[in-house]
Amino acid sequence: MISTRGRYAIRVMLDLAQHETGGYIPLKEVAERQEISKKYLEIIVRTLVSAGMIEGASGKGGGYRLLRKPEEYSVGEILELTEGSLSPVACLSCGRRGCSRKNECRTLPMWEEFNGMVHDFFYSKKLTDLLREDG
Amino acid sequence: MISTRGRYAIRVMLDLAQHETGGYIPLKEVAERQEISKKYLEIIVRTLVSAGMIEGASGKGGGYRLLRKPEEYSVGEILELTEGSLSPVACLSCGRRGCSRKNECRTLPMWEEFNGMVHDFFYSKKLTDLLREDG
DNA sequence: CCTTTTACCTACTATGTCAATAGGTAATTG
DNA sequence: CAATTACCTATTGACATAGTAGGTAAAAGG
Repeated sequence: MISTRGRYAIRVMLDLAQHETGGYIPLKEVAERQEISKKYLEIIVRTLVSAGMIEGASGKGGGYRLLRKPEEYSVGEILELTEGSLSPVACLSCGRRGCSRKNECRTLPMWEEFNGMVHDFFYSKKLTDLLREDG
Repeated sequence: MISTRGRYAIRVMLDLAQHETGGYIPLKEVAERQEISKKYLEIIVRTLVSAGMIEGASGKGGGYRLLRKPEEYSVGEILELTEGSLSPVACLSCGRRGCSRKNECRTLPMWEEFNGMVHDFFYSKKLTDLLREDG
């Protein structure tokens, strides 16, 4: 299950891509267009900034701006950053040493296969793919 | 993220399939083999029984038993039953009327595509596929 | 210089879910 | 009637989610 954090992060990135002008875009505008609480978005956007995905500027004329071209952002990295992990089960999460039943586990191969599929799906989806999406 | 509830449910079903004898298998044995709290498994197994996936019998010689052949159970139905839903995002969960931004939502098509992929993956995985799984 | 606008920061909270545990009752067999 | 099993209700501690509240710091325009 992907929470609002990850979904809102994608929508912010998309909004920044759609309204790219070269300058900075205030979060207030993004929040209004996306109909999401600005206060809550602040938390999400902070994560994006400290990971070097976007850039922020204070003061009048300030706001946020993408640091790469939209086609160079994958949905996967945005989700992994804001959600913590894309792994479907605890035993695959990064940093785990694996459970004691690892070698006899009849379900682990399935989770690994699923994990790979999810990873491939989201990492091959770029921001530009969402802009194009029919409609 | 798939929780222990769904994962344990699959392991119970697998255990019942592996130790099929025609008779009933006590939950105590399953819990010991799988190293899972029997008390917790009771809750999970109850769901399986009331959905008609397995059958329980009280008293001496009682326990649980599969009602179909192992190849006739898909991982998807077990997960959907115990986890509530396989949908990755709230807006796709069964029963929702969809959010107000549905028609303009740039991300919805991606979630739908992902949802379909997940659904196909788990519904085409059968219990027997896990029994065979290498090792 | 001062006001406005913006990002950035810390702390708090209500609600809900997860993963169990506790302590039973009912049914069935030997 | 005793042992074994499923079946049932209630409770709990820990944690995550989805925010809100109330600031400080930085930059630009007048």
